[in-house]
Amino acid sequence: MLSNEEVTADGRSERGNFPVFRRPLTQWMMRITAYADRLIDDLDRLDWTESLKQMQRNWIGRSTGARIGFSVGDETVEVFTTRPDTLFGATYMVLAPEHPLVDALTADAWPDGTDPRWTGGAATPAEAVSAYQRQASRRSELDRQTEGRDKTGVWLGVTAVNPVNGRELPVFIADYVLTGYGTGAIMAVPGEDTRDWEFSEVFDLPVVRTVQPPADFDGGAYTGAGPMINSSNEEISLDGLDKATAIATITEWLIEHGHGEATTTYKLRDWLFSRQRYWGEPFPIVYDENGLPVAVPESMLPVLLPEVDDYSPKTFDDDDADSAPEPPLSRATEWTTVELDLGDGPKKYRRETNTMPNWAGSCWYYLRYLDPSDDEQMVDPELERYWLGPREDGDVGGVDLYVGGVEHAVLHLLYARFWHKVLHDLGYVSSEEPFRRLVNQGYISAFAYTDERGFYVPAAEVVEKDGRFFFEGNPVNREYGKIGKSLKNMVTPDEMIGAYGADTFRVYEMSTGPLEQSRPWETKAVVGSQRLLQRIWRVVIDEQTGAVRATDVEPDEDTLRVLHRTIAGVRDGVTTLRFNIAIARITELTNHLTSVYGAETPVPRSVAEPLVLLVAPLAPHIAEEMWARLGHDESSAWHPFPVADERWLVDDTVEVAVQVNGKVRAQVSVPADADTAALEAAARADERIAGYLDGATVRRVVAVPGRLVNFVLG
RNA sequence: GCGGGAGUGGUGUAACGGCAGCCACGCCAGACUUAGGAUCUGGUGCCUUCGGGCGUGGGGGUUCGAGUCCCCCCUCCCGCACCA
Repeated sequence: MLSNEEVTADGRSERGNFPVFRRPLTQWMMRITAYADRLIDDLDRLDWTESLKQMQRNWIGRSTGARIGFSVGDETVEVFTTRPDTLFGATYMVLAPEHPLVDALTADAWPDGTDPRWTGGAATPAEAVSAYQRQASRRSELDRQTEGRDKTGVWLGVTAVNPVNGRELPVFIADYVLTGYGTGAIMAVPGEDTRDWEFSEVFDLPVVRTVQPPADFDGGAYTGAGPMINSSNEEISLDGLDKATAIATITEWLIEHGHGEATTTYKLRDWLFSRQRYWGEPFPIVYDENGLPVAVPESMLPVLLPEVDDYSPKTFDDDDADSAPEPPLSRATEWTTVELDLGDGPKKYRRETNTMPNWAGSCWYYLRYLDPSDDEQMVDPELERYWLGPREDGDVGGVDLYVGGVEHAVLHLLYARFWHKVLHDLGYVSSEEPFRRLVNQGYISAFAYTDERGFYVPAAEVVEKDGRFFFEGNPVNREYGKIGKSLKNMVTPDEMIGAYGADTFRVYEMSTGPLEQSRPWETKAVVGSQRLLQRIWRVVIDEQTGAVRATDVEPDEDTLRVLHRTIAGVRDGVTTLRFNIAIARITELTNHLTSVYGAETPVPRSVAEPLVLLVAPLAPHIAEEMWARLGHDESSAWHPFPVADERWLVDDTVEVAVQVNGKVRAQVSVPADADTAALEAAARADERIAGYLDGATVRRVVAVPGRLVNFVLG
């Protein structure tokens, strides 16, 4: 049993990639749809990436439009449309094959002269309908994709009446109308809808344009903007109006005449919350002798899982679409049958045997982290306010920074927002959102290689020669993709930690690029990070003796400048989550120290200690070891992180570029605080620049202190 | 099709609108070594007549100045996809 969000585009399970079948069952659902508007609207108040917000918006799929009733015989069929303005262009109507009114509407016989394309070759409408329904139900999501989008359908043998102009509209069923969205029925407007146009081509249905296409338009359906045409009856005319005005006008008319109403629909479905697994929170629900559910009272909570011999869920063949799912708990009969006094005396009850999905825990664990040992309440409200509460009016609150993969976009990240809002509404939390700021880390991917037959070969055994790649002497093609067994490009953290250590592994992963970016793993490049850590070690510790090399000598000014620039750079890199920048700055400092203080010269302690502290968040193990050897009893984590001294961030003199017409022609050295006049004077004094300016008209001089001088010649 | 993101050396990447390529991998050379897949030093965008010229996917624009801002196009990646 899975929720919609857990089913992939190919109709398989997100975890395990098993085939998924649809079956009607009675299950517990969460009314997430009641929160659809707030889940969309509050996205604007979150510090999340635009793409992730957009994924949630699309998944919730809010559309505003109108519900319109069409009479078909004695029945009224409601359709949903986002384009009520095109109502005059409706020329037929389509119901989903599973629409509940289909049987009631279907005519007894085809009228004389029925187009053979409309009957599906059946003798009667009822036969055509049942044959088509059977065919549609067999078509899985995957089939629909692979079979393309050729429009199919059959006529019910009846017509509906367009309320706005009395036009008779033939009523079809077709699988391009989905039963789960809107009302499961549409008014078809081939003139302004691409899918309706395609259907009208197959079934030879009339087209009435109601939006004037541009003069040079020669396509089918016109979905762009333009003035309304062909849209009037005795009471109302939309002709000449723009889309927004036309929608407002016709909607008002429909309401006035009782033909419809303005409405909003969502793609989001309610959330199926029952699973047939042992390992999950049991529902605090029992069923009485009439089979009606009763909530277990708070005094009897929590309901704990029973000890069982067999935890495994019942397994089925991959192609077994008919078996009923069977929860493992249903076999624990001594647990499922209980006698409880729920207020009206002891009675026998049967426990709910489904369990909750993993999301039940991930939806609130971050709240529990605030108050993990509290056995009275989920979280102390004061602690929640302190850590997650809103900081000013309109602030949604939530966790300061949440780092996670984008694969949770419409799963965990949507579910947790929903739960959090429910908890907020119930008064348990002051924050309106669980995660104030969200950063998606990129995937680490890797190169993979295929031989000439197209089979993947073990990436670790491929060798490069002159820019080409070989496996066992044979040339192979290089591809790029997710790390995994199927591409034979697996690299496990354990292997890397075994070969290089956990610190090197961390530093390498952080140094290859920005956190948010996906980037390739390259095992041969890991040595770079290992060399860096080894160089840092040798700066602080004598490799031969293990003694500390740092002494109380004074660093030279140059070293102080590099140190403080490094501190500023690392702070910047760490706070902006660009760890690659922090590591580059640390590398610069290390390279500087290696070249200035060779193997023999003692390194100033006042430089070595900040270096170790800067390294500590990135490579904690080696940093702690160095910190201890430097004579500290406590972890470096308790020591304040270094702060850059402004004094050493500015140079006395700076090199500025001198440009002539935007091209760099010279470098001049000037005092760091030289003003524009001094800059220009220094630039003019340069021999080369003087040569360029000689005899030329200087039209303009742009001097930016500390940066450059640009002479614009006329 | 719709939505989101990205194109910079051989590679991963870096650059408040101000000297394109920090740092690293790789490669080249040298030093030290019995040895090197160790360490250290130097070099490494392309072209060059050695003056310099050209370079951030392509084309235009704004600006004294554009990888960065604006417009058009191309390519790639990700998400959704018959959602009325």
